[in-house]
Amino acid sequence: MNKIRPYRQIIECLRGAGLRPTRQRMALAKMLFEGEGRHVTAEVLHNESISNGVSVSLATVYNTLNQFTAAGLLREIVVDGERSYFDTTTTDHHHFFHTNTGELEDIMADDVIMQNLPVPPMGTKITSVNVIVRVSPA
Amino acid sequence: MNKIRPYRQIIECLRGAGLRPTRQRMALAKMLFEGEGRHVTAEVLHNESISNGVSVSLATVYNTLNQFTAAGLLREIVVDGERSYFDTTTTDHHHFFHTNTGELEDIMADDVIMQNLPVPPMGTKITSVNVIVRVSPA
DNA sequence: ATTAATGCAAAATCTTTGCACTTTC
DNA sequence: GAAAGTGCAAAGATTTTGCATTAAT
Repeated sequence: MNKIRPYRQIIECLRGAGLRPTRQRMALAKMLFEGEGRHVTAEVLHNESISNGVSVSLATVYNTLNQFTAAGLLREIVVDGERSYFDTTTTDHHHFFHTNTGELEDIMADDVIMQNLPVPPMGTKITSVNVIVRVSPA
Repeated sequence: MNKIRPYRQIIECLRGAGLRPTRQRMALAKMLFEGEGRHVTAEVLHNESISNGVSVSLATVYNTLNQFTAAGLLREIVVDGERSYFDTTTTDHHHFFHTNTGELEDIMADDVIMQNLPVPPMGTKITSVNVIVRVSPA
């Protein structure tokens, strides 16, 4: 339903974060944002990039993912200590984690989960709330 | 309020998991279960052990934590990709994560959060639900 | 031309493993 | 004494970093 994020917007956002729209960044951005709700690891994105004939080093993929995250284009999701996932959906939502395949899947915001937030400890404020629902084959 | 977990029970549980109650395991168990609701990393537990004059290698601490987790004495909590936390409370509950200090804190079960679970994807069943509420100094 | 980004390999972390030695049963 | 556990160091895995080269403004 949603339109894919237009290039212009990506370039804007990169510029806003002080990042030049280089060939590699634009190529990675294209792969990331042409679809919707992608959940990628650095390795997956690197492989995809190579497959598409775009030569990028793994280090650059890591750097780029971190820069995109800092710029607000991506959100980092921690599910297991093994690897970092980056989610192209940056609005509030939660995840199913398929423990057998290692895949992440969005939980639609409509499947309301959070009813009342807990009171944060004295002297602290809530930064974010993360819900991971682990699922396995029935 | 709760009584600390008696040694007998630990030994039983270890035996049940086919683990011999060795000096190192008992020492680590003592440190872990004498208090309540501890959240330790391997490194913290290792340091604590050394401080208490119990010589244990870091590798053994890792192995022991994993074995205890497999035996159901501990629960592993994933908050950031940097390190693994092990929680001595194995009943269902969720956590505050102090992003500045790296500390984990239990959210009392009474601060009800989950009202209705989302429907798991076709062909899958829910294994566990994990809520991490990140907090930082106000 | 200036300034920043890239790539590679090396470093840094955290965690696991292999193997000789020690402890438990 | 047989079987399992421990310790150390080395290996693994993921992510970051340093520096020379390349590309962007």
